[in-house]
Amino acid sequence: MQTRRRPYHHGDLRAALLIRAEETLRDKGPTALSLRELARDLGVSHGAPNRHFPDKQALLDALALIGFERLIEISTAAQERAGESFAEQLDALARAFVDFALTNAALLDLMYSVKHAPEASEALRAAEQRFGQQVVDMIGEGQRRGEVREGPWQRLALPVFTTLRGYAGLAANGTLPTETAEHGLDDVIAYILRGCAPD
Amino acid sequence: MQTRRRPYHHGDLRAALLIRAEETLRDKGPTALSLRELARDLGVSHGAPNRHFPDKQALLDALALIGFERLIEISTAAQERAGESFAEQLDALARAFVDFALTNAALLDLMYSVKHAPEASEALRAAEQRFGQQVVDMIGEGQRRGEVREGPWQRLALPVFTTLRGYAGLAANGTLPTETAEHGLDDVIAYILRGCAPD
DNA sequence: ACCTGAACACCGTTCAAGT
DNA sequence: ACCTGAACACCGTTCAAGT
Repeated sequence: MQTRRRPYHHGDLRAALLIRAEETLRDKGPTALSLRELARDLGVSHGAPNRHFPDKQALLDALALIGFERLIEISTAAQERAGESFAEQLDALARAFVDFALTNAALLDLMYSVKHAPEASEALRAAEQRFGQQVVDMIGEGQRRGEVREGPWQRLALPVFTTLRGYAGLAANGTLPTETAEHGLDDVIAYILRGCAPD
Repeated sequence: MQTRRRPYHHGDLRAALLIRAEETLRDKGPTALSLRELARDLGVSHGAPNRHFPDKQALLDALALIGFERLIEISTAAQERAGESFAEQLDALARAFVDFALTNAALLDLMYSVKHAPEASEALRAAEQRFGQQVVDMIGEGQRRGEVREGPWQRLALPVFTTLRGYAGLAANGTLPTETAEHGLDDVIAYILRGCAPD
């Protein structure tokens, strides 16, 4: 790709590591992800990554953070494109989430893995919350429009988020029987709407 | 623990490996799981595990299978203990699932990991389906009792399962804000009931 | 049938030394 | 400030050889 001789400094090794890491995560799975191979691919010594990530877990955390940021970006864009009704907003969010899950299956796994759960970086937890907040906001707006049942936001946002997250996870690992995957998401959206409908 | 000198044959090395593997999975996480350390812990040579599991992934698959079997056992028992109404059956299943998730967080992660998704063993996929079937059966029975809306079973079972799976996952990785975790499951159950209620 | 132990090709992490 | 390269203590997997 790069014809110029690589200089002593890579330029932006940190970013390059993350990009390459995500590629191998997608193509060969999390088990195949190795710092040494990453370094080899980028034509850099095996010790170099340690300058940018104190250990492998730090790279995985950074990868997960990127995942959340992309997910937020994609779903926000989808919701802005969609109509204002709660049904349309939910539809947009759900499809964006599942799209993301299908094209970033291994990354999604990483994002919600227990591995970095207890001591995850502040930034990672914040990004996770920010995506959750998107659901909370959607519910709140739906209530204001009278399209969603009354009650504390979070106590409805949690079940809704839970359903979306569950379906995205199932879609990602491909365990859905093909027939049900067909209209699966439509059914899930309809069911969420019922769960949210005013009495 | 064992005062008798260990004989040449371990006796049941396969079972011992799985038990020990689950312990370290629970205590030290999936990253810390190594065949060589397992062998060391059991006082056996590092090559011995390979007689029982062709590779590490095979051990992980076997572990996931055990997880599904235990989950099915626990939730079946809970449902048998519970009352016959759909609400009671759902409550029992949901609480059993979340209990399992909380006490087997890393194992649950493994069970639904994308890692062994495409080429998982037949037994593993079967166990996964068997647990899903439990939800399908519950919905079917609820319909027969007139407590669940009409319609094809799976098209309602999928959203319901999705919600349970999503909540179990969130509970397992501990990302639920503590206040919402408090009444979270109650809210989720109520929401599922609304999603299933006849018109 | 089941296990040992050496061998091989990998890892992650550390750290002096180089630029 | 950023990277190299040797060193260390680990891996998983294979395979002849032992019991």
